[in-house]
Order: sequence, then structure tokens, then C-alpha cells
Amino acid sequence: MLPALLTIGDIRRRSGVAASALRFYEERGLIRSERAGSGHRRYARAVLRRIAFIVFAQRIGLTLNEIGAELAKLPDGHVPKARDWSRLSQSWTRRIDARIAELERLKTGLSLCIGCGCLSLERCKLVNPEDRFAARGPGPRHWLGDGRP
Amino acid sequence: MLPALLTIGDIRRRSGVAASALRFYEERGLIRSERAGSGHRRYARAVLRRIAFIVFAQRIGLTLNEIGAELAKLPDGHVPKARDWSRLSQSWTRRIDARIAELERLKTGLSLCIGCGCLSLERCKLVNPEDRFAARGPGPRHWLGDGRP
DNA sequence: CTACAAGCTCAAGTGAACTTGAGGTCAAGC
DNA sequence: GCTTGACCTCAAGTTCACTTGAGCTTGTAG
Repeated sequence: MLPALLTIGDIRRRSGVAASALRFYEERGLIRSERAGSGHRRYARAVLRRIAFIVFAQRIGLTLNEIGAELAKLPDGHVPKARDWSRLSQSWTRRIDARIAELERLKTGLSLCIGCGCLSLERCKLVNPEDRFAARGPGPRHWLGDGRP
Repeated sequence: MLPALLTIGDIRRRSGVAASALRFYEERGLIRSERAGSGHRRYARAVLRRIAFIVFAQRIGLTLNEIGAELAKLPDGHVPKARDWSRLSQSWTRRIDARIAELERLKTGLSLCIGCGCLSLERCKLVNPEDRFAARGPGPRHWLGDGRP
């Protein structure tokens, strides 16, 4: 029989996430644990799902803050409903697509702009054919999609 | 006439990179500057190209250390030759493609694994049909492509 | 019963990439 | 001549996501 509750070592082995990170996530409120009489952490099985969610989201590029916000929207400790998944999956898909689009743009820049040696950005006709660029302020924005403030 | 040398303010405006960051890059040896009699920095025009290179590479996902290494391979202060670009462009393209592939994998996971609610990773038949996973140690590796230690 | 592995807390450290602040100099317009 | 803005240095601070270490307790195998 599988035990009802898992130790931090079990979770570490099953998730591949270090014990220190698990304690850190708990401190940040991303996961929860019971305590055994000894004071040792005991995790419900569902925590593994939550951890997978966290790792997954991190690889997509979300910060722990953002992940916390997403987790907070899900029914507590409960398997999310179809509606929740669909909202979340749409929003993450958009995010992934945006990043892929940026990478494709960068790839193009790699063979065009960098290849042509005109890396001075402001006047590269290949990437900035209409010279819209100056109006948007300084910086190599055209390749970068204005992703950041 | 364009002045031969640019101030840090000029560079900031043209590159969109903050003056503090420019000083930081110089400290790290990524860019160089002359000094005016006053002690103020004066930049050669070519520095803009170097900065564009840095910003570009950062968006691809290279660290400043890696970027420094790449810059060190280029003829100092000199416009890189076709051979240099081709080597570099190939290696960066591979990197971009790898990241895109990971994002695609994550996107699939989003609709398959997460969608099906089996996010416990280790035994998701959709993503890990042959159960190769256990042999590779713990952790959500299959989506993540073993990208990190 | 005794190792020793596994846990615990809490404070401090890490590394990446910068930013901020204090305190001071330099150049240009009025 | 004076103010204002652009620059300077150097040290310290910031955010993110953890890790490490010290010092102590628990659980388990022989």
C-alpha cells in the first residue's frame, strides 16, 4: 500500500525538486504541508501535482509571484476544473506563442541584420524598412518586440 | 558632420541602454571607451554595434559571461568577418531552435498532460509512453528536455 | 544502544544583472 | 558668475530563486 502522506525526501525524489526549494516554496505559500508529531513535514499526494505545475510554469517563463497568483485562483488543494484549465491553458499558450514569435524574429535578425553587418540598429533598412523606429524612442526595439519596460 | 566620438548620453539615447548599464558592461570588459580630458567617457561609433550584439544575445538567452566569451572571439573592435558570423549565427540558431522546441513541447504538455489532469508527471502515459522516464532519475524531465543540471 | 541518515529552524550567502545614492567635477546658457 | 544638467567614482542596495551552514532533533538499521 502507498502511504497516505509523503516525507520531504519522498517529494524530492519524485519531483526532482530539492528539499530546500520545497521549504522555500512553502514559505512563499506555493505549497502546503502537514506536520508529523516530530515536526517533520508530511505532504499530501496532491502536492506533487502542484509542484509539477510550478516547474512547468517556470519553464514557460513565469516568475514564482505569477505562479503563486495562478495557484491562488485554483480551488485550494483541489484538482482544477475544466474551466480553470482552459482559461489558464489559453493564457499560457499565448505567452508561449509570443516568446516563440520573438525567437523567430531574432533568428531572422541573425541571418539578415547581423549577417549584413548593419547591426547599428537604428538604420537597418532590412528590419526597419519604414523607419518607424525613431518615433518609438531609442533602443533595439524592433527585434525585441517591445517585450519589456 | 557627425562627431567622431559619442558621449555616454548619446550612446544611451541611441541604444536604449541605461548609462549605469553601459558603465557596468565596461567594467565587465564587454565594451570599451576612451576618456576625454575631463575624465568623461567617449565612445567610438562601433560600440553601438557591440551593444546591439549584447542586447540581441541577451534576448536569445545568453548570459553576460557567454556574451563576453563570444565578443572575445571576435577581432577586437573590428567588424567581424563572414566566417565569424557564420559560426556564431549557426550556434545561436541552434540555441534558438532548441528553446523553440522546448516551448512547443511545453505547449503540447499544456493541452495533453495538464489538460488530462495527470500532472503527476511520472506516470503520464501521454508524454511518457514507454516509461523511459524512471531510468533517468526523478523530476519532470520529459517536458523540460533536461536543459539544466 | 548506538550510529548515522534525514529533518528541523533561522540567518546568511550566492550569482546574475543592474540600479541607486552620496559626494564631487565639468560644460553651457543666461 | 551662477545655476543646471551631464558625468564621474565607489560602495551599497535590489530582485529572483534558491542554497548553504550552524546547531539541534528524529527516525531507523544493525
